Amino acid sequence: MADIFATHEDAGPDRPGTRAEAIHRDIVRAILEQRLGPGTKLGEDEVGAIYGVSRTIVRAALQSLAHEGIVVIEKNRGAFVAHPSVKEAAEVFSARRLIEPKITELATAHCEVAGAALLRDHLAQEKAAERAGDDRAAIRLSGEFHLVLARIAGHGIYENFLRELVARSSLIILLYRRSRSQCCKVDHHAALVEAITGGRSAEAVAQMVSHLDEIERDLELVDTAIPIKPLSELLGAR
Amino acid sequence: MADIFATHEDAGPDRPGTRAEAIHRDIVRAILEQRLGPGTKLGEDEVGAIYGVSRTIVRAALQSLAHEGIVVIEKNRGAFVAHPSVKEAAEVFSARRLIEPKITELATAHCEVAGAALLRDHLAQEKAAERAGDDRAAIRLSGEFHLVLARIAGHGIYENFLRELVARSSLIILLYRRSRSQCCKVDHHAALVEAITGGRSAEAVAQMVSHLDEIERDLELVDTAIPIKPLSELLGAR
DNA sequence: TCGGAAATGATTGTATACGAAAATAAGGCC
DNA sequence: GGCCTTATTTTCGTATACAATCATTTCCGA
Repeated sequence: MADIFATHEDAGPDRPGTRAEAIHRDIVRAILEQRLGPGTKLGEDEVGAIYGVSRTIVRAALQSLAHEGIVVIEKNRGAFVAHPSVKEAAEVFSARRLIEPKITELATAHCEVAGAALLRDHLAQEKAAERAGDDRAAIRLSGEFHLVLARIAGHGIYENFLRELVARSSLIILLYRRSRSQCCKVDHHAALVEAITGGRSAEAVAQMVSHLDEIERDLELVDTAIPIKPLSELLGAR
Repeated sequence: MADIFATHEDAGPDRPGTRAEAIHRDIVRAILEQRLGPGTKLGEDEVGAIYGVSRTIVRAALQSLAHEGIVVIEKNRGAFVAHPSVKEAAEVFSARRLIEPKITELATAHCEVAGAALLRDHLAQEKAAERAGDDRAAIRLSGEFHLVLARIAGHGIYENFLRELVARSSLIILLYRRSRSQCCKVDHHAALVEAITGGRSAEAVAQMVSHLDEIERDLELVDTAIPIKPLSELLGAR
C-alpha cells in the first residue's frame, strides 16, 4: 500500500513548526531528560519570559501538554507538571504492555534497510551518551528508542499513543523508581535491534515484553511523599 | 443566524467545565451524530459567532480537537474536520482491534451492579432511539456504547484513547461505508452486555472481536471522491 | 496570642486589536 | 480569449489589555 495522503507532519530535520510546538517539544524533552519533575509549576508568564513569547503561545503549548496528560491545568491556579498517581502509573504500563508488542511486531515486518539504519544509529547514540556519562541524554535517548520503533512500525496512531506513554513513563520513573540504576538498559535495546533487523518477530516481541517487565519491576508502586522541585531555569537552556 | 442566547443558557445538565470544553464536546457530538462531515471548514469567527464566544475560546477547542486527530489545522488556512485517508482508517481500526478486546476483558472483570445498570440503561437508550427512528441519536449512542464499556473497565488511558478512536471511526464510516445500513447493530451490543454482565469474559471478548470485524467489513477502504459539506448551522442546534 | 475578615497581590480567563499570510477577484498585457 | 500580475478581502497568528478568581498577608478584636 502506498501512502496517498501525507497528512502527517514531516519527519524532516529539525522543524520548529509553530512556536507553540517548539515549546511543547522543549518541555517534553526536559521531562524526558528528567530536568522537570512532577509538580513543577509552569507559570504562563514565567515560561513566556524564558522563551521570549507571549502568554498566548505558552497557553497553546500548555494545553497541548495537558491533553497528553503530562501537564495538569487547574482552573485559576495554573499549570503543573503532572504527578501520576499509582493507579495512573499502573495504567500507563499496562497500556505499554499492550501496545509495544504490537509495535515491535510491526517494526520487525516493516524494517527495511532504512529502518535498520535508524535503529543502529540510535543505538550508537545511546551507547555514546552512556560512555560519555551524559545521563540526561542517555535517559532521554533510551525513552526515544521506543519511539523510533514506533516510527519504523509505520503506524501513526500507535506512535502518537506511545509518545504520550513514554513521556508519562518518565515522570513515573522519576517518582517511583526504587533504585538509581539506569531504567532502560542499552543491552536490552541492542538485543531488540538484533532480533528486529534479523526479522525474528517472535523473539523481538519476547524481548520487548521482558524489557517492559524489567522496567516496571524496578518501580515501587506505592504512594510516596511529594518531592517539590525548584523553579525552572531548566528550560530553554540547550 | 444562530441565536446566541440559546448556547448561553443551554449548557445542559452536564457540567460545562470551561467553555472551550463545552464547544469541544458539542463538536464531537456533532461528528458522532454525523452532522459534521469530513472536510467541513470550521472558521474561528464562524464557530465563535455560533457559540457566542471569542476566537480565543474557539482556538482552544479547535486545538484540542486537532490533538485528537478529528480536526486538521492548516497554517494560515484554518481548521477543518479531518478527512481520514485509507491508511489512517486502517490504523484506527487496527488500534480498536487491539484495545477493545482488552477493554472488554477489564469491563467484564469490573462490572459490578452499577456497571451492569449503566450498560442496560445505555442499551435501552439505543433501542429507544432506534424505535423512535432518531437516526442521529442512534448512531451517536452506538458509538458511545463502546465508551461506556471503557468507563466501566476503569482504565482512564484506554478510555481516552478509545474516545479518540470512536470519534475518528465516525468520520471513517461516513467516508467509506458501502451500505447505508446501521453500522453498529444493537443486537451485537445486547449480546455483549449479556456476556459481560454474566461474567463470561472469553465470550464477551469474542463478541467484541466479531463486532469490530463486522463494522470494518462494511467499509470499502479505497479512496473516494471528497464529499464537500455545506456550512454549519449544524452546531449549537440541539 | 490566636483567629477571622478584609485588603492586597499575583495569576489566570477572556476579549480585542493589529499585523501577516493566503485565497480571491480584478485588470492589463500578449 | 487566455494567462499572468496585482489589488482586495478574508482569515489566521500573535500580542496586549482588562476582568475575574484565588492565595496571601495584614489588621483588628476577643
